[in-house]
Amino acid sequence: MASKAEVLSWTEYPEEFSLLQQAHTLQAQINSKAWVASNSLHAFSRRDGSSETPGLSLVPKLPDLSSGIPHQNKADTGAKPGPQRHRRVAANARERRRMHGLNKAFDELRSVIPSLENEKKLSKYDTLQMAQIYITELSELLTGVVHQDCGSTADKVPIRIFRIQYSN
DNA sequence: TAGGCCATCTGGTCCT
DNA sequence: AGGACCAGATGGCCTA
Repeated sequence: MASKAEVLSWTEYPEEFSLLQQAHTLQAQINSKAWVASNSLHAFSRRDGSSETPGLSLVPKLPDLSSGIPHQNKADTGAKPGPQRHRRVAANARERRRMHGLNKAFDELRSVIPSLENEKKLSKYDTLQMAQIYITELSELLTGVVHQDCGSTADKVPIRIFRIQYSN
């Protein structure tokens, strides 16, 4: 049975304590159903607040590929002749696409993790940690539902938050 | 201005 | 052989 102790012992590093605190806020949101309101794409915004649509935050800062010249990075080992250079450029494009896919997945994950309005967009690391915490909390909740379902106090369990989410 | 976070490039390795 | 995946390096942007 996933216990509170398990959640509390999850963090190995002191600096992650703030995350833990967020997690408790998160749990409070779950219990108060308040998270439903913030559970959407608009719940997070770019740090600069300039991106109105989360998806658009994925728009890459494009290097000047029109000239076939990669943006200046590292030691410029890219000074290769024709075919090799072309393959490198193609590989770069694939890698960019891959990373965009990964970032899209992160955004989708963020969108289902409850967060406070006006809160800074979660970093990738924080997103993973919060997702882990969230899943643990939901599992506990589910365990509670199952247990209490056998009793007569099932209506005290916030089943509604699941119904609300499913109906979205 | 330092530090955090991120996007991108790059070369290496693994897989199909 | 070519694509996917990965990790290191680098530079830009933002915030405290």
